[in-house]
Amino acid sequence: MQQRSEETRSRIIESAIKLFSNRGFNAASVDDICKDAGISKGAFYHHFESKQALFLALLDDWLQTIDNAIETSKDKPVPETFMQMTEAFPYIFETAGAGLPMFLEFWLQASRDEKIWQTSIAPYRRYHKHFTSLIKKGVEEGSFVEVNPELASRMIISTAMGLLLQSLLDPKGAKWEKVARDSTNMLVHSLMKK
Amino acid sequence: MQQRSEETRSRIIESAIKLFSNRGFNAASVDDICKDAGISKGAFYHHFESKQALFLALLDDWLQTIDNAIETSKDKPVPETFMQMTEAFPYIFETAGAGLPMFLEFWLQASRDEKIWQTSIAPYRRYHKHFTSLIKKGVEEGSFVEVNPELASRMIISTAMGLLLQSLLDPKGAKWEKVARDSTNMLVHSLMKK
DNA sequence: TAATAAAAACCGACTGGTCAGTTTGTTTTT
DNA sequence: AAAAACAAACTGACCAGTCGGTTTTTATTA
Repeated sequence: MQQRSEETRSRIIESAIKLFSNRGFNAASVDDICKDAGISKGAFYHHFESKQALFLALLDDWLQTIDNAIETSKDKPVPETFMQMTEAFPYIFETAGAGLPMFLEFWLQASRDEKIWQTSIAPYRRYHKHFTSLIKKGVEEGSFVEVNPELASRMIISTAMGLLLQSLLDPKGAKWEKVARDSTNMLVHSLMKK
Repeated sequence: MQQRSEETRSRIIESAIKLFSNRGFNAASVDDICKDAGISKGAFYHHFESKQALFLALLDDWLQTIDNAIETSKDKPVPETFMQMTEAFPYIFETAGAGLPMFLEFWLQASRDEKIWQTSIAPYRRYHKHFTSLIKKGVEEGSFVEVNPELASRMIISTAMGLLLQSLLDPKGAKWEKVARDSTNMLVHSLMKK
Protein backbone atom coordinates (compact mmCIF):
# COMPACT_ATOMS: atom_id res chain seq x y z
CA MET A 1 0.00 0.00 0.00
CA GLN A 2 1.38 3.43 -0.91
CA GLN A 3 -1.10 4.89 1.57
CA ARG A 4 0.76 3.68 4.64
CA SER A 5 3.29 6.48 4.44
CA GLU A 6 0.60 9.09 4.02
CA GLU A 7 -1.39 7.70 6.90
CA THR A 8 1.65 7.91 9.16
CA ARG A 9 2.14 11.51 8.13
CA SER A 10 -1.43 12.47 8.91
CA ARG A 11 -1.26 10.58 12.20
CA ILE A 12 1.74 12.71 13.15
CA ILE A 13 -0.09 15.90 12.19
CA GLU A 14 -3.20 14.86 14.09
CA SER A 15 -1.24 14.14 17.26
CA ALA A 16 0.80 17.32 16.87
CA ILE A 17 -2.33 19.48 16.68
CA LYS A 18 -3.73 17.77 19.75
CA LEU A 19 -0.58 17.99 21.86
CA PHE A 20 0.50 21.49 20.74
CA SER A 21 -2.98 22.74 21.68
CA ASN A 22 -3.03 21.03 25.05
CA ARG A 23 0.55 21.54 26.18
CA GLY A 24 2.09 24.12 23.88
CA PHE A 25 4.85 23.84 21.30
CA ASN A 26 7.75 23.49 23.72
CA ALA A 27 6.06 21.27 26.28
CA ALA A 28 4.89 18.78 23.66
CA SER A 29 8.01 16.76 22.92
CA VAL A 30 8.69 14.86 19.73
CA ASP A 31 8.68 11.67 21.82
CA ASP A 32 5.21 12.51 23.12
CA ILE A 33 3.93 13.09 19.61
CA CYS A 34 5.44 9.83 18.39
CA LYS A 35 3.96 7.92 21.29
CA ASP A 36 0.53 9.47 20.74
CA ALA A 37 0.69 8.75 17.03
CA GLY A 38 1.87 5.22 17.72
CA ILE A 39 5.01 5.51 15.61
CA SER A 40 8.74 5.68 16.18
CA LYS A 41 11.11 8.58 16.15
CA GLY A 42 12.70 7.26 13.02
CA ALA A 43 9.37 7.49 11.24
CA PHE A 44 8.89 11.02 12.53
CA TYR A 45 12.21 12.26 11.20
CA HIS A 46 11.62 10.45 7.97
CA HIS A 47 8.55 12.61 7.38
CA PHE A 48 9.69 15.91 8.92
CA GLU A 49 13.12 17.44 8.89
CA SER A 50 12.68 18.90 12.35
CA LYS A 51 10.12 19.82 14.97
CA GLN A 52 10.12 23.34 13.54
CA ALA A 53 9.38 21.95 10.08
CA LEU A 54 6.33 20.13 11.46
CA PHE A 55 5.24 23.40 13.02
CA LEU A 56 5.55 25.17 9.67
CA ALA A 57 3.54 22.44 7.96
CA LEU A 58 0.70 22.96 10.45
CA LEU A 59 0.94 26.71 9.98
CA ASP A 60 0.67 26.33 6.21
CA ASP A 61 -2.48 24.23 6.55
CA TRP A 62 -4.07 26.76 8.87
CA LEU A 63 -3.24 29.72 6.61
CA GLN A 64 -4.62 27.84 3.63
CA THR A 65 -7.97 27.50 5.42
CA ILE A 66 -8.15 31.24 6.00
CA ASP A 67 -7.22 32.06 2.43
CA ASN A 68 -9.85 29.67 1.13
CA ALA A 69 -12.50 31.35 3.28
CA ILE A 70 -11.57 34.72 1.77
CA GLU A 71 -11.49 33.32 -1.73
CA THR A 72 -14.92 31.70 -1.65
CA SER A 73 -16.67 34.89 -0.53
CA LYS A 74 -14.86 37.08 -3.03
CA ASP A 75 -17.44 37.68 -5.75
CA LYS A 76 -20.71 37.79 -3.84
CA PRO A 77 -22.84 40.95 -3.37
CA VAL A 78 -21.63 43.11 -0.52
CA PRO A 79 -24.50 43.02 1.98
CA GLU A 80 -25.01 39.32 1.34
CA THR A 81 -21.37 38.61 2.13
CA PHE A 82 -21.81 40.45 5.40
CA MET A 83 -24.91 38.54 6.38
CA GLN A 84 -23.12 35.37 5.42
CA MET A 85 -20.35 36.37 7.77
CA THR A 86 -22.90 36.70 10.53
CA GLU A 87 -24.17 33.23 9.84
CA ALA A 88 -20.62 31.93 9.76
CA PHE A 89 -19.87 33.18 13.25
CA PRO A 90 -21.26 30.24 15.20
CA TYR A 91 -19.10 28.01 13.02
CA ILE A 92 -16.03 30.10 13.70
CA PHE A 93 -16.68 29.82 17.41
CA GLU A 94 -16.98 26.09 17.17
CA THR A 95 -13.89 25.47 15.07
CA ALA A 96 -11.47 28.36 15.44
CA GLY A 97 -12.41 28.60 19.11
CA ALA A 98 -11.11 25.15 19.85
CA GLY A 99 -7.99 25.79 17.84
CA LEU A 100 -7.26 29.30 19.04
CA PRO A 101 -4.79 28.26 21.74
CA MET A 102 -2.77 26.62 19.01
CA PHE A 103 -3.09 29.66 16.80
CA LEU A 104 -1.80 31.83 19.63
CA GLU A 105 1.02 29.35 20.14
CA PHE A 106 1.78 29.64 16.44
CA TRP A 107 1.68 33.36 16.62
CA LEU A 108 3.98 33.60 19.61
CA GLN A 109 6.44 31.30 17.87
CA ALA A 110 6.11 33.28 14.67
CA SER A 111 6.67 36.60 16.40
CA ARG A 112 10.19 35.41 17.25
CA ASP A 113 11.19 34.46 13.72
CA GLU A 114 11.07 37.13 11.04
CA LYS A 115 10.56 34.73 8.14
CA ILE A 116 7.74 32.76 9.80
CA TRP A 117 6.25 36.03 10.98
CA GLN A 118 5.98 37.54 7.51
CA THR A 119 4.36 34.35 6.21
CA SER A 120 1.91 34.07 9.05
CA ILE A 121 0.55 37.63 8.99
CA ALA A 122 0.11 37.79 5.24
CA PRO A 123 -3.40 36.24 5.40
CA TYR A 124 -4.44 38.77 8.01
CA ARG A 125 -3.34 41.57 5.67
CA ARG A 126 -5.28 40.02 2.80
CA TYR A 127 -8.30 39.63 5.06
CA HIS A 128 -8.23 43.29 6.01
CA LYS A 129 -7.75 44.41 2.42
CA HIS A 130 -10.63 42.20 1.32
CA PHE A 131 -12.95 43.73 3.89
CA THR A 132 -11.84 47.27 3.16
CA SER A 133 -12.53 46.97 -0.55
CA LEU A 134 -15.83 45.22 0.21
CA ILE A 135 -17.01 48.13 2.34
CA LYS A 136 -15.68 50.66 -0.12
CA LYS A 137 -17.69 48.99 -2.85
CA GLY A 138 -20.77 48.97 -0.60
CA VAL A 139 -20.41 52.69 0.04
CA GLU A 140 -19.95 53.48 -3.66
CA GLU A 141 -22.91 51.33 -4.64
CA GLY A 142 -25.00 53.17 -2.06
CA SER A 143 -25.94 50.11 -0.02
CA PHE A 144 -23.83 51.32 2.90
CA VAL A 145 -23.86 54.67 4.70
CA GLU A 146 -20.86 56.97 4.39
CA VAL A 147 -18.07 55.43 6.47
CA ASN A 148 -14.33 55.19 6.46
CA PRO A 149 -13.81 51.72 4.96
CA GLU A 150 -10.42 51.30 6.64
CA LEU A 151 -11.84 52.03 10.06
CA ALA A 152 -14.99 49.98 9.58
CA SER A 153 -12.96 47.00 8.43
CA ARG A 154 -10.68 47.18 11.44
CA MET A 155 -13.66 47.46 13.77
CA ILE A 156 -15.36 44.41 12.31
CA ILE A 157 -12.17 42.38 12.55
CA SER A 158 -11.68 43.67 16.09
CA THR A 159 -15.11 42.54 17.12
CA ALA A 160 -14.54 39.06 15.77
CA MET A 161 -11.06 38.75 17.29
CA GLY A 162 -12.12 40.23 20.58
CA LEU A 163 -15.17 38.03 20.93
CA LEU A 164 -13.10 34.96 20.17
CA LEU A 165 -10.61 35.92 22.85
CA GLN A 166 -13.38 36.60 25.32
CA SER A 167 -15.07 33.30 24.57
CA LEU A 168 -11.83 31.59 25.55
CA LEU A 169 -11.32 33.70 28.64
CA ASP A 170 -14.82 33.05 29.87
CA PRO A 171 -16.17 29.92 28.17
CA LYS A 172 -19.32 29.74 30.27
CA GLY A 173 -19.81 33.48 30.68
CA ALA A 174 -22.17 33.91 27.75
CA LYS A 175 -23.83 32.17 24.84
CA TRP A 176 -21.05 33.20 22.53
CA GLU A 177 -22.71 32.12 19.33
CA LYS A 178 -25.61 34.41 20.14
CA VAL A 179 -23.36 37.26 21.26
CA ALA A 180 -21.39 36.96 18.05
CA ARG A 181 -24.54 36.89 15.94
CA ASP A 182 -26.09 39.88 17.70
CA SER A 183 -22.88 41.89 17.60
CA THR A 184 -22.30 41.32 13.92
CA ASN A 185 -25.93 42.05 13.16
CA MET A 186 -25.65 45.34 15.00
CA LEU A 187 -22.49 46.25 13.11
CA VAL A 188 -23.85 45.28 9.72
CA HIS A 189 -27.16 47.05 10.24
CA SER A 190 -25.40 50.19 11.41
CA LEU A 191 -23.52 50.13 8.12
CA MET A 192 -26.50 49.44 5.87
CA LYS A 193 -28.70 52.24 4.56
CA LYS A 194 -32.32 52.00 5.70
CA MET B 1 21.47 49.03 53.09
CA GLN B 2 18.22 47.09 53.34
CA GLN B 3 17.50 48.14 49.75
CA ARG B 4 20.00 45.79 48.19
CA SER B 5 17.73 42.78 48.49
CA GLU B 6 14.80 44.61 47.01
CA GLU B 7 16.88 45.95 44.16
CA THR B 8 18.02 42.42 43.30
CA ARG B 9 14.43 41.27 43.30
CA SER B 10 13.33 44.02 40.96
CA ARG B 11 16.35 43.39 38.73
CA ILE B 12 15.18 39.78 38.41
CA ILE B 13 11.64 40.87 37.60
CA GLU B 14 12.84 43.42 35.06
CA SER B 15 15.00 40.86 33.27
CA ALA B 16 12.24 38.25 33.43
CA ILE B 17 9.75 40.56 31.76
CA LYS B 18 12.26 41.38 29.06
CA LEU B 19 13.31 37.80 28.36
CA PHE B 20 9.88 36.20 28.70
CA SER B 21 8.55 38.75 26.21
CA ASN B 22 11.39 38.26 23.74
CA ARG B 23 11.86 34.51 23.95
CA GLY B 24 8.86 33.08 25.78
CA PHE B 25 8.58 31.41 29.16
CA ASN B 26 10.25 28.16 28.23
CA ALA B 27 13.00 29.52 26.02
CA ALA B 28 14.12 32.06 28.61
CA SER B 29 16.16 29.99 31.04
CA VAL B 30 16.78 30.85 34.67
CA ASP B 31 20.47 31.11 33.82
CA ASP B 32 19.67 33.65 31.11
CA ILE B 33 17.62 35.72 33.51
CA CYS B 34 20.37 35.60 36.15
CA LYS B 35 22.98 36.61 33.61
CA ASP B 36 20.85 39.48 32.32
CA ALA B 37 20.11 40.66 35.85
CA GLY B 38 23.77 40.34 36.78
CA ILE B 39 23.18 38.03 39.74
CA SER B 40 23.80 34.40 40.61
CA LYS B 41 21.48 31.45 40.61
CA GLY B 42 21.68 31.28 44.38
CA ALA B 43 20.35 34.80 44.59
CA PHE B 44 17.56 33.91 42.20
CA TYR B 45 16.38 30.94 44.24
CA HIS B 46 16.70 32.96 47.40
CA HIS B 47 14.05 35.33 46.07
CA PHE B 48 11.83 32.91 44.17
CA GLU B 49 10.95 29.35 45.03
CA SER B 50 10.88 28.33 41.39
CA LYS B 51 10.66 29.63 37.87
CA GLN B 52 6.90 29.10 38.07
CA ALA B 53 6.76 31.20 41.25
CA LEU B 54 8.49 34.05 39.43
CA PHE B 55 5.90 33.71 36.69
CA LEU B 56 3.09 33.97 39.21
CA ALA B 57 4.66 37.04 40.77
CA LEU B 58 4.70 38.76 37.39
CA LEU B 59 1.11 37.72 36.81
CA ASP B 60 0.07 39.21 40.15
CA ASP B 61 1.66 42.54 39.27
CA TRP B 62 -0.07 42.65 35.94
CA LEU B 63 -3.47 41.78 37.38
CA GLN B 64 -3.02 44.40 40.08
CA THR B 65 -2.58 47.04 37.40
CA ILE B 66 -5.86 46.08 35.77
CA ASP B 67 -7.74 46.04 39.05
CA ASN B 68 -6.39 49.47 39.94
CA ALA B 69 -7.57 50.86 36.62
CA ILE B 70 -11.06 49.57 37.35
CA GLU B 71 -11.03 50.85 40.91
CA THR B 72 -9.98 54.40 40.05
CA SER B 73 -12.78 54.86 37.53
CA LYS B 74 -15.44 53.35 39.76
CA ASP B 75 -17.36 56.32 41.09
CA LYS B 76 -17.24 58.74 38.20
CA PRO B 77 -20.28 59.72 36.09
CA VAL B 78 -21.01 57.21 33.38
CA PRO B 79 -20.44 59.16 30.15
CA GLU B 80 -17.37 60.79 31.65
CA THR B 81 -15.88 57.37 32.43
CA PHE B 82 -16.42 56.35 28.84
CA MET B 83 -14.76 59.42 27.45
CA GLN B 84 -11.93 58.86 29.88
CA MET B 85 -11.58 55.39 28.47
CA THR B 86 -11.25 56.85 25.01
CA GLU B 87 -8.50 59.11 26.19
CA ALA B 88 -6.80 56.21 27.92
CA PHE B 89 -6.55 54.17 24.74
CA PRO B 90 -3.33 55.62 23.38
CA TYR B 91 -1.76 54.88 26.76
CA ILE B 92 -3.01 51.30 26.67
CA PHE B 93 -1.47 50.89 23.24
CA GLU B 94 1.84 52.17 24.48
CA THR B 95 2.02 50.05 27.60
CA ALA B 96 -0.14 46.96 27.21
CA GLY B 97 0.79 46.80 23.54
CA ALA B 98 4.44 46.23 24.30
CA GLY B 99 3.58 43.69 26.97
CA LEU B 100 0.87 41.80 25.15
CA PRO B 101 3.11 38.98 23.94
CA MET B 102 4.00 38.38 27.55
CA PHE B 103 0.39 38.52 28.58
CA LEU B 104 -0.43 35.93 25.94
CA GLU B 105 2.46 33.85 27.17
CA PHE B 106 1.03 34.17 30.66
CA TRP B 107 -2.37 33.28 29.46
CA LEU B 108 -1.25 30.22 27.54
CA GLN B 109 0.63 29.04 30.61
CA ALA B 110 -2.37 29.77 32.78
CA SER B 111 -4.78 27.90 30.54
CA ARG B 112 -2.92 24.69 31.39
CA ASP B 113 -3.14 25.07 35.16
CA GLU B 114 -6.61 25.27 36.69
CA LYS B 115 -5.52 27.24 39.75
CA ILE B 116 -3.51 29.84 37.86
CA TRP B 117 -6.28 30.01 35.31
CA GLN B 118 -8.98 30.91 37.82
CA THR B 119 -6.75 33.61 39.30
CA SER B 120 -5.80 35.09 35.96
CA ILE B 121 -9.28 35.44 34.52
CA ALA B 122 -10.85 36.93 37.64
CA PRO B 123 -9.87 40.51 36.66
CA TYR B 124 -11.42 40.03 33.25
CA ARG B 125 -14.67 38.96 34.92
CA ARG B 126 -14.56 42.00 37.21
CA TYR B 127 -13.84 44.22 34.23
CA HIS B 128 -16.85 42.91 32.35
CA LYS B 129 -19.13 43.23 35.39
CA HIS B 130 -17.91 46.77 35.97
CA PHE B 131 -18.72 47.77 32.42
CA THR B 132 -22.07 46.05 32.43
CA SER B 133 -23.24 47.82 35.56
CA LEU B 134 -21.85 51.08 34.21
CA ILE B 135 -23.90 50.79 31.04
CA LYS B 136 -26.94 49.61 32.98
CA LYS B 137 -26.68 52.70 35.16
CA GLY B 138 -26.31 54.90 32.08
CA VAL B 139 -29.43 53.40 30.55
CA GLU B 140 -31.44 53.84 33.75
CA GLU B 141 -30.25 57.41 34.19
CA GLY B 142 -31.31 58.11 30.65
CA SER B 143 -27.89 59.19 29.39
CA PHE B 144 -27.64 56.09 27.18
CA VAL B 145 -30.06 54.73 24.63
CA GLU B 146 -31.85 51.45 25.30
CA VAL B 147 -29.28 48.69 24.89
CA ASN B 148 -28.50 45.29 26.30
CA PRO B 149 -25.77 46.16 28.84
CA GLU B 150 -24.28 42.64 28.68
CA LEU B 151 -23.93 42.78 24.93
CA ALA B 152 -22.69 46.37 24.83
CA SER B 153 -20.06 45.59 27.44
CA ARG B 154 -18.78 42.58 25.53
CA MET B 155 -18.65 44.59 22.32
CA ILE B 156 -16.63 47.37 23.91
CA ILE B 157 -14.18 44.90 25.40
CA SER B 158 -14.02 43.11 22.06
CA THR B 159 -13.11 46.27 20.27
CA ALA B 160 -10.30 47.03 22.70
CA MET B 161 -8.94 43.46 22.67
CA GLY B 162 -9.30 43.10 18.94
CA LEU B 163 -7.60 46.39 18.15
CA LEU B 164 -4.74 45.49 20.45
CA LEU B 165 -4.27 42.17 18.69
CA GLN B 166 -4.43 43.83 15.31
CA SER B 167 -1.91 46.49 16.32
CA LEU B 168 0.50 43.65 17.13
CA LEU B 169 -0.25 41.69 13.98
CA ASP B 170 0.26 44.73 11.81
CA PRO B 171 2.32 47.30 13.71
CA LYS B 172 2.74 49.63 10.75
CA GLY B 173 -0.66 48.98 9.19
CA ALA B 174 -2.43 51.94 10.77
CA LYS B 175 -2.12 54.78 13.22
CA TRP B 176 -3.48 52.60 15.98
CA GLU B 177 -3.87 55.34 18.55
CA LYS B 178 -6.12 57.17 16.14
CA VAL B 179 -8.01 54.04 15.13
CA ALA B 180 -8.59 53.21 18.78
CA ARG B 181 -9.75 56.74 19.55
CA ASP B 182 -12.10 56.87 16.57
CA SER B 183 -13.52 53.43 17.24
CA THR B 184 -14.24 54.11 20.88
CA ASN B 185 -15.72 57.49 20.03
CA MET B 186 -18.03 55.83 17.54
CA LEU B 187 -19.10 53.24 20.09
CA VAL B 188 -19.63 55.74 22.87
CA HIS B 189 -21.55 58.16 20.69
CA SER B 190 -23.76 55.39 19.40
CA LEU B 191 -24.62 54.61 23.02
CA MET B 192 -25.25 58.19 24.14
CA LYS B 193 -28.62 59.86 23.69
CA LYS B 194 -28.53 62.92 21.47
C1' DT C 1 30.60 53.12 69.84
C1' DA C 2 32.74 48.88 68.93
C1' DA C 3 32.60 44.02 69.05
C1' DT C 4 30.12 40.06 68.02
C1' DA C 5 26.55 36.95 67.06
C1' DA C 6 22.85 35.71 64.04
C1' DA C 7 20.45 35.98 59.99
C1' DA C 8 19.79 37.27 55.41
C1' DA C 9 21.68 37.61 50.82
C1' DC C 10 24.51 35.84 47.58
C1' DC C 11 27.87 32.78 44.84
C1' DG C 12 28.72 29.13 41.43
C1' DA C 13 29.87 24.36 40.75
C1' DC C 14 27.17 20.33 40.49
C1' DT C 15 23.18 16.84 39.69
C1' DG C 16 19.58 14.38 37.62
C1' DG C 17 16.69 14.46 34.09
C1' DT C 18 14.78 15.83 29.54
C1' DC C 19 14.76 16.48 24.81
C1' DA C 20 15.85 17.28 19.73
C1' DG C 21 18.14 15.09 16.60
C1' DT C 22 21.40 10.95 14.91
C1' DT C 23 22.67 6.50 13.70
C1' DT C 24 22.46 1.82 12.74
C1' DG C 25 19.87 -1.72 11.52
C1' DT C 26 15.28 -4.02 10.17
C1' DT C 27 10.96 -4.45 7.72
C1' DT C 28 7.94 -3.32 4.04
C1' DT C 29 6.90 -1.68 -0.46
C1' DT C 30 8.03 -1.08 -5.34
C1' DA D 1 17.28 -6.09 -5.74
C1' DA D 2 16.69 -1.33 -4.62
C1' DA D 3 14.45 2.11 -2.24
C1' DA D 4 11.31 3.79 0.94
C1' DA D 5 9.48 3.45 5.55
C1' DC D 6 10.05 2.40 10.05
C1' DA D 7 12.18 0.90 14.81
C1' DA D 8 14.69 2.16 18.88
C1' DA D 9 18.97 2.73 21.25
C1' DC D 10 22.07 6.43 21.66
C1' DT D 11 24.40 11.26 21.92
C1' DG D 12 25.31 15.78 23.31
C1' DA D 13 23.46 19.94 24.80
C1' DC D 14 20.65 22.23 27.93
C1' DC D 15 18.21 23.36 32.01
C1' DA D 16 15.62 23.66 36.61
C1' DG D 17 16.79 23.18 40.88
C1' DT D 18 20.36 21.92 44.93
C1' DC D 19 24.05 22.49 48.05
C1' DG D 20 28.02 23.82 50.64
C1' DG D 21 30.25 27.69 51.45
C1' DT D 22 31.15 33.05 51.48
C1' DT D 23 29.93 37.83 52.00
C1' DT D 24 26.97 41.42 53.59
C1' DT D 25 23.50 43.24 56.56
C1' DT D 26 21.03 43.58 60.91
C1' DA D 27 20.43 42.90 65.85
C1' DT D 28 22.44 42.50 70.30
C1' DT D 29 25.34 43.47 73.93
C1' DA D 30 28.98 45.60 76.48
